[in-house]
Amino acid sequence: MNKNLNEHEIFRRFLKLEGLRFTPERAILLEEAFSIHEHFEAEDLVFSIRQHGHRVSKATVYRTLTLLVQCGLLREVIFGERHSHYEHVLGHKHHDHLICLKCGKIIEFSDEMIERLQKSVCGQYRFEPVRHRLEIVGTCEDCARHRTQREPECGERET
Amino acid sequence: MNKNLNEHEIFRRFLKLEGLRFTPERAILLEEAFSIHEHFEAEDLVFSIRQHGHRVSKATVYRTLTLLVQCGLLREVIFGERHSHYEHVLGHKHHDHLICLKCGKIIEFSDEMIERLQKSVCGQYRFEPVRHRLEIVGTCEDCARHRTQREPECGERET
DNA sequence: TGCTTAATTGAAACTCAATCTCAATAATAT
DNA sequence: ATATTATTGAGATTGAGTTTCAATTAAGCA
Repeated sequence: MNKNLNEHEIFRRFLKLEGLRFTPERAILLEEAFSIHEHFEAEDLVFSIRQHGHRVSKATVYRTLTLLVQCGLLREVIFGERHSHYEHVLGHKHHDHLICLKCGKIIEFSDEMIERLQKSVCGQYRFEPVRHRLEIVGTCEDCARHRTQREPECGERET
Repeated sequence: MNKNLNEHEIFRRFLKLEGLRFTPERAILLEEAFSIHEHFEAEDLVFSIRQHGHRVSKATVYRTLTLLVQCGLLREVIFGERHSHYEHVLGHKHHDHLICLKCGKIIEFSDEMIERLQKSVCGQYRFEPVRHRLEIVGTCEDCARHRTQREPECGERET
């Protein structure tokens, strides 16, 4: 819970550096964004803010998410859908995602060797990497198993 | 130019298999999609169809792009923007992308070892991969060089 | 060749995330 | 306390992509 101090600090420092202001709305958003511990979307945030009895406009939510990404507290991860998904950066080492097409499950993994090879590719092209994203889409173990055991029902969904 | 025969064949075969029809509109779209040799967006396609004196509705363009992806002729590559980009699959081995933030340049690369490590990660999680996408975003050689030579102009952004 | 049937098309309406506008408000430096 | 300037929210707007539905047409078959 007191890790919050860090995010708070980082955000305030960033804002000051950019000549921006620390407003109550930004405080609420910071708090909410870091009380969700999975991937989340802008609309999730709007919803959970409401649930906690606060109210921040959609415009401000989007504007603030941009700032939180800029200052490195959040990372934008796009899973093929047409809207953004976010995840925490602070205290989480970089990782990539396996995304199941059937059930939507997201498995995080990190592989030191892949990271190193990416750096080496960048070196070859004298490319200065800022961020990267590796997504592998397919079928997770559970869904693959179910498929061989019974015919998938029409219109079936799992979670 | 006669590689066209292949795409044509593959598409027709796919359509028949699915009980779908080969219409003039789909023929036009197939032709146009394969006469663009870089990454393209749906709107690029609409535009180049017009330029060639044809006319296909937006709805049909989107519907057909979906089919071309389904039958494996096109791959959807999303570069952080909120709309899709496509590229040819036939005759191009799988590759990934370095994307320059400054100038938008896209460098294609392929790395056998990274591919192999990805398979191994999938193996660890008993995950059946269908497709994957690796994007590295950063600064290309040219843009990095320019940056050290002159002051960034007003309105230019850094990170 | 013509008939039948179900897929296809296009125009326009719609969706939905995200952005923009602008007048009213309020956080900071002095 | 005041002046300055960033910020907010409501609502309008954008723009990619999808849906609807009546009219059209491809393709298998007689």
